[in-house]
Amino acid sequence: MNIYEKLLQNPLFRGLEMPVLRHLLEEVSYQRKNYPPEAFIARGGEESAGIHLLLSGSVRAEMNSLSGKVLNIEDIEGKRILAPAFVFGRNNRYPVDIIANRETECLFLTRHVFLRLLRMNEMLLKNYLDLISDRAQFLSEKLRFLSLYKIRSKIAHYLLELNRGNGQYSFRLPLSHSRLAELFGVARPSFTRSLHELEKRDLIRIEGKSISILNRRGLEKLLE
Amino acid sequence: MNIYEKLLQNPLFRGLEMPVLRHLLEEVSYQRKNYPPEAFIARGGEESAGIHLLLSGSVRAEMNSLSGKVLNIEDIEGKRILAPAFVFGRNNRYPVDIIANRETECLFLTRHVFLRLLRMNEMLLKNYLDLISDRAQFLSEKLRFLSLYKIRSKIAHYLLELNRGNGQYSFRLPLSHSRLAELFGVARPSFTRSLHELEKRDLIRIEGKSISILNRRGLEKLLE
DNA sequence: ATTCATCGGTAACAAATGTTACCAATATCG
DNA sequence: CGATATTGGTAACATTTGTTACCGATGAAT
Repeated sequence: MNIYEKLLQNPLFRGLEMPVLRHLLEEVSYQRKNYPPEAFIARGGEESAGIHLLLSGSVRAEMNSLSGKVLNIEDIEGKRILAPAFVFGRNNRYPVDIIANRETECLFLTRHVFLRLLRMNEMLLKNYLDLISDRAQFLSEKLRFLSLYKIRSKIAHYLLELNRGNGQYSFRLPLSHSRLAELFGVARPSFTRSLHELEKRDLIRIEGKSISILNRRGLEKLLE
Repeated sequence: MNIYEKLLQNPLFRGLEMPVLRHLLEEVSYQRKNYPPEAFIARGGEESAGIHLLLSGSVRAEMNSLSGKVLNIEDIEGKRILAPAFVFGRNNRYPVDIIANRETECLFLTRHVFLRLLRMNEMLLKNYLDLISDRAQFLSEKLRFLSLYKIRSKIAHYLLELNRGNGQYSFRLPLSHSRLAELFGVARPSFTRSLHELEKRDLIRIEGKSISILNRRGLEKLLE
């Protein structure tokens, strides 16, 4: 797959025709960047110089307190923009570390170039407005999730979400307990404890990394 | 102060000349809306139909869990846009309730009209991009604040912020304990308890609504 | 000044979460 | 295969936060 085909899959370029995209990108300069696993793509506190479009690989965004506590904000995979909402504004610093999970390739556009692109094509602008609105929506959801819920409710929410649109009642956890604990902003043993508490209440069954939902209603009750 | 003068103070219109603004607004239709104290300007979950520009008064944005817990996101005063980051996107629903604190006046623009304005004037567009980036920044900060800190650290952070750029070491709490507790996402007695704990540690002195910082260094230590 | 509502302080207890430590299970890598 | 690192399970205990209840202080309204 060439670079234009990859980019076309990015929601930023949704609705654009290939020749249009090609024309746009030939007008401006951009960089391709490669990162090995665990490399920092951006550090929290650093100024954002532009935007990274993910071409391949996978990254994660996480916050760190000075005392070492980690809060994983999200894992980003597929054709996405990294931290799209921190390019403009009076304080355009990254609020998170962005770290490559594995071998990862990005296309980088400076803020200046990106702004020029937005002015050149109205569809692009509308797509970008939608994107950052979605980000604000995502952050609000995260806020609700992290500060209104107890651990068992967070787990219930997560499991139901993972299983949504899946006919089966059984599925596998895609992350380790440690990672999930970071995602929930809690300590690892606390996570494991709460997970098993759900099993003791007969809401789920745990077999290794595989989870079966036994009582969906009961899980949903925990979200209230 | 007439409506154009009020609007010019809004960061959305920063840098615009009065005749330009007047011309823009004469081109499109808008509504003025008035709200009594405690009226809902928007309800969480509702679709956003457009944007509200605050002309006078004061509002607050808060999240509610079904079980009754309240998380106050922010108080909005002065010439601001309400929930600017939830107008576009695939899911353009308000994540919060927006409630008038007192008699409040807004100017309302439908999404359609607003989008047209953004296309008519480039400065407006740049201002708006800056605005929603700032919002994303704000939400990230909130996320860090709420999920990384213990209550006493939240209080320390809040007091230092309140006192920043203020030569004095003494100032007044602008909100009641209940409101502050909602702002921090904790229970009211827990807030009061933690506040007095800071006094017992000789970091601050409390006299009624007035707070004196006795040991700034010590407070800052709590942020690590 | 009297009444009334809200606010702030606090205690006793319950619940939730964190901390530390240790070991078994499992995965990874040579 | 065996060695090694990572992951998951759990217990004991500490700390933090929530819950409920009560009361005095404060402030606003009449």
